[in-house]
Amino acid sequence: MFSRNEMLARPRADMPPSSSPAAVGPAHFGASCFTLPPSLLGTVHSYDKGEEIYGDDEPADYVYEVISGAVRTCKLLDDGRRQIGAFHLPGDIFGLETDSRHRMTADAVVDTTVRLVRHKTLEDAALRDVGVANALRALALRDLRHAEEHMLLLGRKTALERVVTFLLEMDRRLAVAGMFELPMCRRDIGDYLGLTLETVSRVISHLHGKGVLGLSNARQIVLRNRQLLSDMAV
Amino acid sequence: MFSRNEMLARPRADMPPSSSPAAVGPAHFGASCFTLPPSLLGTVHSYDKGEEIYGDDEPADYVYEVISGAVRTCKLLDDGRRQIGAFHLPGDIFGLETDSRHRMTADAVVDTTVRLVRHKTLEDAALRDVGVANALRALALRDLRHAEEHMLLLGRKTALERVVTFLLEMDRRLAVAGMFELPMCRRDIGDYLGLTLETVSRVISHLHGKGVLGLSNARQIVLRNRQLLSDMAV
DNA sequence: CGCATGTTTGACCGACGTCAACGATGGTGG
DNA sequence: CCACCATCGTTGACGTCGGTCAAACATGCG
Repeated sequence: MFSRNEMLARPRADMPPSSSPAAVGPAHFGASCFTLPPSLLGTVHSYDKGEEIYGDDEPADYVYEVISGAVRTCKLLDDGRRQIGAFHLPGDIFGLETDSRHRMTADAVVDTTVRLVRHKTLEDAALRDVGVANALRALALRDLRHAEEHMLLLGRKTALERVVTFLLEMDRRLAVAGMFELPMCRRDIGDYLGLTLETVSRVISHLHGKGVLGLSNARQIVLRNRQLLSDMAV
Repeated sequence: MFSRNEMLARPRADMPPSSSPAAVGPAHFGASCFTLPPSLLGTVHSYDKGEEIYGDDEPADYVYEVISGAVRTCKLLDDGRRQIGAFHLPGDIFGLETDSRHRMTADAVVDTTVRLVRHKTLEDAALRDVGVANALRALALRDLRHAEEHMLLLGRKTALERVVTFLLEMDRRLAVAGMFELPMCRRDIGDYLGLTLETVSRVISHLHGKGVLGLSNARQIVLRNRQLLSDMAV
């Protein structure tokens, strides 16, 4: 089971570490790595399903790129309410979100492998190298764009619209051959969409009943009518 | 009665966003640890209450700093539903959110004066100057942090918790002598908090009834028990 | 096999939205 | 100066979408 991202070539950058303004593009970590000396390319580490990668308010020692698996970053309230801000899939960078301390927890949705780079190393590079600084800025802006879209979803969309938006997002991010497998459970989806797991389940059942969704099992999904779904997402 | 905003100097600069060499003032453009060079200090422009500053999907020609007044940045759905992502108050930068096109609309909540800088100028500077690049990165990260907090609010907090969180935010950002005047109406607050204006009104009335809030009028507020309110915000 | 984890589905409920009426405020023009 | 009107805020009655609680079913692993 490989995701679309794993199929992408990931050139491992032995390129001039100097300032190359060209590094601003749709900065993939891969892309931003281009501007880093090989010594910054980081080591690999694995986490078991459910394992915490870092906790809220912990020192932000590392920045992470997902190699395989999936990661959720969340905020928690004392009484257990949880808001997942984003799911990070292969190719995504996370842990960059702060200055010196994390402001969210991150944990593995399934068994997950990441590449990690010392936060300080990146930060030092960013202070010297304009290419690195702009690559990091592009990453922050991309996260910001996602968060802004998600605020609209959380603040103003109905349950149906939220779930459809989510399915389209997952389709875009991890569909292979028109089908994808969700790494996360219904509760995670609910905590991402500001719903309960029951509501998520009901909406998916409803869409399945309508025939707009194919389910070979609860996690394995194929969108049968993307146009219709896009209209439903508002 | 005068609001805090009315007490601020409001240079009326009735010139279009073109040339004004005279526009050099206190330089908190880039209120982070990095500061921008004086050459990047832009010209001044004013907008009437309700006037659009830029629209969704328009080319992002300028970046703005609020000098006086208040600005809301929103996303709209076709049927009129609106989500306000942020309010921008004096000292705040906005319009930076994108690469080449805006992804939100921005309009003046009240009569507002801004300083503006050509987006391209900033972008060029960021490609050359590591300090500028990092200043812009810091701004993006600050907006991201706010958006993440706001996702928690929109996804998981109750109406009471949302309104209290909002009041504490406004208190922090614009209280003078322990009191502040809201520049925005109940509908704006609702669209920021993912509630209806009626619910916002009811919650504020409730808090007022409990004595935890002082209201000399609907917009003029004093928090009588910040500790209690902080506890209520969860 | 047995237990833990996850999903579905139903019955019921409550927080918040909707609709509507009324009141307060302030700007404008006669 | 006041009458008028638009905008904004408050409050009540009622409806509903999604949450809560609960039970049954599925899946997979030690």
